[in-house]
Amino acid sequence: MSTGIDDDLWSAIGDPTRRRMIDLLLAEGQGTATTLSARLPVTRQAVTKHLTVLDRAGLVRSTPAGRERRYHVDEAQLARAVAQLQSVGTLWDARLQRVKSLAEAIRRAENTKK
Amino acid sequence: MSTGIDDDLWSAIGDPTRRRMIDLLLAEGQGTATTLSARLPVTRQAVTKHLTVLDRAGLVRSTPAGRERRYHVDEAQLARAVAQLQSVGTLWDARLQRVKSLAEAIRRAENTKK
DNA sequence: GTGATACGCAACCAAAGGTTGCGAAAGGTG
DNA sequence: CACCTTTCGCAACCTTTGGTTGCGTATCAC
Repeated sequence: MSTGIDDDLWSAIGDPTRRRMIDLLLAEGQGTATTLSARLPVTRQAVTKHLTVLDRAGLVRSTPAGRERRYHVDEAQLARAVAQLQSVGTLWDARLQRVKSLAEAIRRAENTKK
Repeated sequence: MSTGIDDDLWSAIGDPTRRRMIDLLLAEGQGTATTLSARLPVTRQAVTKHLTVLDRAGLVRSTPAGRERRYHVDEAQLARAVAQLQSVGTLWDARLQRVKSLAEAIRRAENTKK
């Protein structure tokens, strides 16, 4: 049973810088490579590359506006990504539960044996 | 406002191969580099490197058993990682909600203006 | 027009994921 | 014991990815 996870979406949000970029875009509604890089510990060019990755993953979209290019989060796609995050969490949680109750069952079995 | 996310834990579970390894270890309770690599599209050596990363992140622990070294998931630490996953999901979800209701408010305001 | 601002493109660098190759320790079996 | 197999650990090497600097170009503001 695979996790059913879309690796492209995951790797897009797997990078810490990209996660912070999404945070910033969500908090401020929009942003450009320059404005984002001002609040991040990386250069504008690095931010641009990340924006390209996020764009390919469909998580952001951009519109040229004069001499600058504005980016904003694609809400539907981010919602999808969030859903996948939650689903992995839930899956692992369930497995952890199973492991725990299994251990419990074994412990009880051994107690009755004695 | 930062996400409060532990980047070490994230990058540990950010890699698709490592996620599948955790899945396998959870499903089968334990495993070695060799048994894991048999079910993954990578070599034993690659798996070993990933196990080292997971070990440093505290997500797995290992015990030498004869000529092999068995690994198992550290449940507490994985539970912590899952909690962080969920928390990011929840945060983004909340922000998406806010964006949506904000847009709604603006739309309503413009309607009344007309 | 001139200067500042925002961008795109290219070269280059370091770290991470992955591979092959090899030597050594632990187990089975004659 | 001797031999063969299994499992591991270490080292060299390759490719991708996140990051940098440098430079040319388009746009805005005066």
